Amino acid sequence: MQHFIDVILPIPLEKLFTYSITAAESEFLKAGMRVAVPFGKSKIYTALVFNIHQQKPMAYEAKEIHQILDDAPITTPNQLKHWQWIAEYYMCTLGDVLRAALPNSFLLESETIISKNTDKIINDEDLKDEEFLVYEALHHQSSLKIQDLINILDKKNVFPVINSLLDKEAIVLQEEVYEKYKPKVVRHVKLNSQYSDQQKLKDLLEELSRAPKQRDVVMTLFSISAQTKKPVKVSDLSDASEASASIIKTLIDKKILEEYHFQEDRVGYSGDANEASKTLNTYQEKALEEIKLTFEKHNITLLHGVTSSGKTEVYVKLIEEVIATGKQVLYLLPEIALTTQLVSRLETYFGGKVSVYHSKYSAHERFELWHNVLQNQPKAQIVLGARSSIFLPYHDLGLVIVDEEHETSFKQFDPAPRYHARDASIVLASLFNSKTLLGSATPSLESYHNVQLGKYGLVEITHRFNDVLMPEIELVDIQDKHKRKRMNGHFSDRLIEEMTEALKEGHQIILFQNRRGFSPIVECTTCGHAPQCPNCDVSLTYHQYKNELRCHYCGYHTVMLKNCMACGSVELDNKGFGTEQVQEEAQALFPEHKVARMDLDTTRGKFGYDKIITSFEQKEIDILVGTQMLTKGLDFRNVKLVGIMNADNMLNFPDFRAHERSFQLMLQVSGRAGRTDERGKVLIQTYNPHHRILQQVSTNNYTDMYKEQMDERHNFNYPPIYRLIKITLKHKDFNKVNIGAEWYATALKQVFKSNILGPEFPPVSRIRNQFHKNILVKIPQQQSLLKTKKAIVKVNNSFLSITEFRSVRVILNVDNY
DNA sequence: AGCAAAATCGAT
DNA sequence: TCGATTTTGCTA
Repeated sequence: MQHFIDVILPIPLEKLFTYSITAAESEFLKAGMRVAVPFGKSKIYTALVFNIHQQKPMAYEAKEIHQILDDAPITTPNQLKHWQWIAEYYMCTLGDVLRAALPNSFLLESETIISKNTDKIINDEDLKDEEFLVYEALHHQSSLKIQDLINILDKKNVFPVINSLLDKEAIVLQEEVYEKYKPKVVRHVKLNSQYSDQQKLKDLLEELSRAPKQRDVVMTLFSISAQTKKPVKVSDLSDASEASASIIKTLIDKKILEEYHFQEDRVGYSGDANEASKTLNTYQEKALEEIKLTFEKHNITLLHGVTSSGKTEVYVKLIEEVIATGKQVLYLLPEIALTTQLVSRLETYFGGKVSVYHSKYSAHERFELWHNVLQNQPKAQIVLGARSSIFLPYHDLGLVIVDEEHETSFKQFDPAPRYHARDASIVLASLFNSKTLLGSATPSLESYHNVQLGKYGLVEITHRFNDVLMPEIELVDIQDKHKRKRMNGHFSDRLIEEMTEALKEGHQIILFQNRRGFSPIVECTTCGHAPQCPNCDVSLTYHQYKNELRCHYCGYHTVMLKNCMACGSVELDNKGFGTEQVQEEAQALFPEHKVARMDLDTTRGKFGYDKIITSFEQKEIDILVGTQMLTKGLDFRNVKLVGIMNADNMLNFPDFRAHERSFQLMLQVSGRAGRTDERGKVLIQTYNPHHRILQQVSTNNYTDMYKEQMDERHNFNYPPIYRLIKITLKHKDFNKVNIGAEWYATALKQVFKSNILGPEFPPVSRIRNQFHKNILVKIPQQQSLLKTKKAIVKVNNSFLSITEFRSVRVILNVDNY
């Protein structure tokens, strides 16, 4: 009997691929193991075994696998189920999911190695110039890689040369697979065991008296091991004794010291839990009890606690109970790189049981954590991670916590799978029959709606920790201030007053401006021309610190122009304003105080963000100007005043969620004010102080906001009442996109009638030289999601079978909000 | 995705 | 008209 396996390849292909295996291999292989398989003309890929069977494929002859890469599965059955759900729900391929889920180091790829054919002697005259160059190079180097050839020949397409050399039998090709992962080994030293004898040790020190440096090293080794009672790292020893590596090497060579190696874990916190979790106050205690109660009836509970109400402590208690039963906990955070504070807090409670996982970690670190989770090791019992941590191989997941549940960064937008980590994690928890806790001070409408429908439980905390009062929120009408000439740049007299007072009292201030750069648009006062990005359909943004014009979509940048490109006038005007300008004006208003800025530009790099936070915490900065980054769960003790420079640009954003998001953003920023004893103050500058959302923000009235927004969603059939699937068509040819989108929408309308919106150009219709056009599919609640998706796939297939449209990229985005 | 055959482009 | 570049089709 013949044996076969179906595998998932890490490329966006619809189908699984079947390979033949031997009987022995079929005994050994299990779903979830990796195999190296030949695919296409020459490549070898890493694939994941999906299932093992005996059905011989009809239409083709299955190839044999190249190699088995694992002794045991690296994924779990539940995980594969979860991936299938993601692929189906978010309308992408299993290959897409696999690519997103596996750490890169699992996916080795082959590389073509070129070497000389020793069986045949080639006359140099038979070779063309380029071929000769390659052949010549092989005399010096036994093998070459494709990249080497590109360098030697100085051109991109080197395959014709390879092929003709192959024809002439001058070279042979070989595919080599590399194991990318190497464990990190750390060199340790100890005294050679023969010196455990007191007398021998004494002799040794005697002997070394003529080699003082070596003697120092030995003495330092004693003192370090006495202090730490742990194995001594070579690096620690050389640091402490100020001895060079060669001195240590001499000692090792003389057999005085003995070296040995430990495999070091790159992930995880090595310290112990050094603090018991805090006792809860009565509100927190009540919330905890209620959560447990709702978990009896619901699988998902929403914890709605005002900012600074101490939700984290409640989570900590819940986690404690779950890990006591030996189960794993997943704690999801919006952007983990931005929440160092929380990470260290959890580490003090749980010590080595906490592992952190997010995109800024290296491939090796991810690899190690994967194994720790897979093997159910205690050090990975609590995983703290960004959205991608839903892909880890959990064994026995007992609880999922989604903190800041409303955050949009849980949704992945660009490469498929375009999944929402909150929703996907709920499904994950259900695969383990476990519970999910969603937490937020400003829940998303869809979650709150699920509470209203009775799908989720609800627990509320309405008091801030230590009974600190909610900050006082004041709306400042800048239209009126402008009229009365009470504005100083973008600062109203009220804001300046409050800032002066707060600074006088030694408090810190946060200024929020939801736009980076200096001024978004540079416009010529004479002809009205504004410089545009050459690749995208947007005006360029002026960034003062580099005197540059930048495009926020594609990264294009150029030096600031001296005069208008269209008419040559030197009078260029800056319209609108960003964080840079706020920073500059604030500095001018308060020259005595330190003003800093926090946005994408100042927080590049792994530590840029930490640096700003730390110096703000240590009160080196008095005024911090920033974008939405400021809202992400930071806990600053000394902030008394928060100023929102301009509320209108958020409210007027062209998106059905603009109001909901503005409400969330403003309340979250406000929550940064007055976190300890003193009541904080928030000033919101706006042209439209009577806007309903601003009124609701100022009274912290979530329920009103919810009701009103839900009315709108009802009226216009938007989520959470209807579901949405966004279809984006991309092509560099404007007409092709236009005609294609029209065709696509017409085909969809035949099935879904008026529930198709568009096609419409997005606000920025050209990005990186590609034109975009969107079609929105609205799905009423009673309409089957599965059938809807099937119908869309059908339309999509017929669209792509039209030659004219085949080159148009189609992106399907389920729940694109 | 990545590679090679096929189709189109473009300068002699 | 030939070589180069872009498009298209297929992978087991």
